[in-house]
Amino acid sequence: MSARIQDVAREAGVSTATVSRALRGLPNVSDQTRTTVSRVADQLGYVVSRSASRLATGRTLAIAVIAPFIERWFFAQAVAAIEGELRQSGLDALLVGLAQPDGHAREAFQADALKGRVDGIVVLTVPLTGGELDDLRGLHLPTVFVGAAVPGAMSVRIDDVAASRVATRHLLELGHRRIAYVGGDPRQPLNFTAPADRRAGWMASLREAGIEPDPRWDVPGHFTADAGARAAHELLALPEPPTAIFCASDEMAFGVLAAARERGIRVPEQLSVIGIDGHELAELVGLTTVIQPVARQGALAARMVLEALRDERERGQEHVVLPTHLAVRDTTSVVRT
Amino acid sequence: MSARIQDVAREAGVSTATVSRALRGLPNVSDQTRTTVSRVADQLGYVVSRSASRLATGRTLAIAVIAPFIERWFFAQAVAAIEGELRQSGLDALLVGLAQPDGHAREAFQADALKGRVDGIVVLTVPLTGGELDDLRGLHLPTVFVGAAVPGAMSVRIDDVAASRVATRHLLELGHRRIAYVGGDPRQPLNFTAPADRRAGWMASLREAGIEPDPRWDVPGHFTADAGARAAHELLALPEPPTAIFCASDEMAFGVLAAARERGIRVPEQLSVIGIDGHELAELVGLTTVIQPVARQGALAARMVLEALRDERERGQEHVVLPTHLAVRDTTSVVRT
DNA sequence: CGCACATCTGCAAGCGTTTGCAGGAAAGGG
DNA sequence: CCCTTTCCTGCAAACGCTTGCAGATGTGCG
Repeated sequence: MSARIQDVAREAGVSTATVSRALRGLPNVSDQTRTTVSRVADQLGYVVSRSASRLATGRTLAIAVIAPFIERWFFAQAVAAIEGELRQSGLDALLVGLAQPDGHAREAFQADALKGRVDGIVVLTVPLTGGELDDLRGLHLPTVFVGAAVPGAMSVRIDDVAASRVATRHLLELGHRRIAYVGGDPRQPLNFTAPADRRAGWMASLREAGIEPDPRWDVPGHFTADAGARAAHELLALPEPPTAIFCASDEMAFGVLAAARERGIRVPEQLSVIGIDGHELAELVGLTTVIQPVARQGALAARMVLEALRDERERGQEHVVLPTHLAVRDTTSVVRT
Repeated sequence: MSARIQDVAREAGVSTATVSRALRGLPNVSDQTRTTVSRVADQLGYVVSRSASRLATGRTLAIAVIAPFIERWFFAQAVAAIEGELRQSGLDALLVGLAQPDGHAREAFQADALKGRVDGIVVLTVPLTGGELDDLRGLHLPTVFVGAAVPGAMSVRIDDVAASRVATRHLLELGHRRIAYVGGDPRQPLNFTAPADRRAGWMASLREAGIEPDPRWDVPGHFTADAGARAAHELLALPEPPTAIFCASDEMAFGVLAAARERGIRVPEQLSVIGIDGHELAELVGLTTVIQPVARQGALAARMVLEALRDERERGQEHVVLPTHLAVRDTTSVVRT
């Protein structure tokens, strides 16, 4: 049906070996031969069979992108950036989502399933169990983690503790003392440290300011707007509600804003709200937030894998930390007295 | 390094052919042999080489998912659903994004690049040119389009005209007469008809109500919140601004809401806003919208490809139209007089 | 003019599966 | 007890490309 390398070889009057070399730009092919071959290949609409060339070389030219969810903002941004980067280098992005149909739990991650199917791996903020992590290492593929520093592998992330401190201190400087934290689910296995780190930053900043955080100010938000709203309702129903809520993601902050509106609580007059992420909509709704470069993290991760693939020798142990910055907008203000 | 079928065969004392058959659950393998083989395979950590099996069978067990963007809400939802569906059937999702680095234009779509690399294709709302479409057909792979009915291929979508009419009529019933439309970029090639259809529904409904739509009420919004906000500013600066704005996507509606707030225009008292999509945040901010089942469209598209792969014979011409429904919330109200 | 050397090309052996065909064993029928 | 069938299993030829090795051709130098 489709042209094979044989056809091109015959038509061009050379051997398949020469066609292969010519088309891939290998040295030791005369210019003339090369042009003839390319012309013929074009003419015949020849495209090398990825399967065959994979089998022959052992390289798959594909990278697995593992994410707990794909539909959520952070992951969609990152995946898009990774895909773009890989495409530019002619590699395929093999998407591996871990979400269960029920949307809550995640599937066990089967490292085996990737065996021989990809040349490298990008892991997006997946809380992997120790066993899964070991299996992953057992693959001996260049792997970079986004959103957490995993020993023995490359990583690119932000400094979650620092980002969290920036947010918390911003609120403190505005005079807030009752500052709540809406974060992830504390029951999740914690190889991925973002939620924990962000909580830690919040706690540390409060304590430095001489405030002992009330346990009731620490509410899970599951990183969704919905859960963020529920968390806010819980907080705002407290006898002595917080004057400020710090959310570990913008999506949760949106939920908090909605809950506040629903309860007739004005932001920022009666309640300050701050997030982390830099969601597009954050700017639109005037949400104060700590912006992190999500697409850049993704793109960089992809590039690091590609790099490692190139220099097989120095399979880097690189750990990159990208900067964040505070964007003060309209949802935070001086505490009312 | 990794175990091959040979190793399993030797260890189990059978031929590679038997191993292959046993592991794939083919008939004509004794139960005993099958269990032995599986045990040995497990023991050795054997995983079939996808590359080899692709080459031998000609099936890639992969489906291409083509999308103009991946990071935008609609596409992220759809991609996630598709990926989940494919994974369940053991197929890979090969992500093909068409966004340029600049984020604006899109790359030309190279159907050739998919030749021999996938068994089927899902195309998400990509405005393909005629040539691209022909190339795609030339691949002779089961293809399903999401978001548009393309002759000669399967499709799953909503009735955009109807959805748009529902939205527009909702506004008309509330007494609005000056109803603006914020939609896509009219310069885009229009094989994908959603923006055009939605505009058409708006126009038709207005005309039925005896209103001739002012051309200035028809503003491009590029399906982003940002552009939506710009569009709103433009509309609200008109000498006789609209009393209602109908946005072809929720994200654009978010932009409109932000613009209104910025200008001190209260919603819904002074301006009604309605969208299309059913974005999670729409519910939170109380945006009235026409909800479409995005994940279901994606999942269904995936299933249709899988189905077509199974029954090679009746490569369906199925065109599925999924229902939408109006969710009246807090951004639309009776027009002020 | 002969030889070493560089440059280009072809041969053929893989890469790890799948699968049509055929052979052997076991089971069932007459 | 022999002959069909049926059930399992193995042989070996694909699948389409890559690549080490060797041969052929051409160039430069002594």
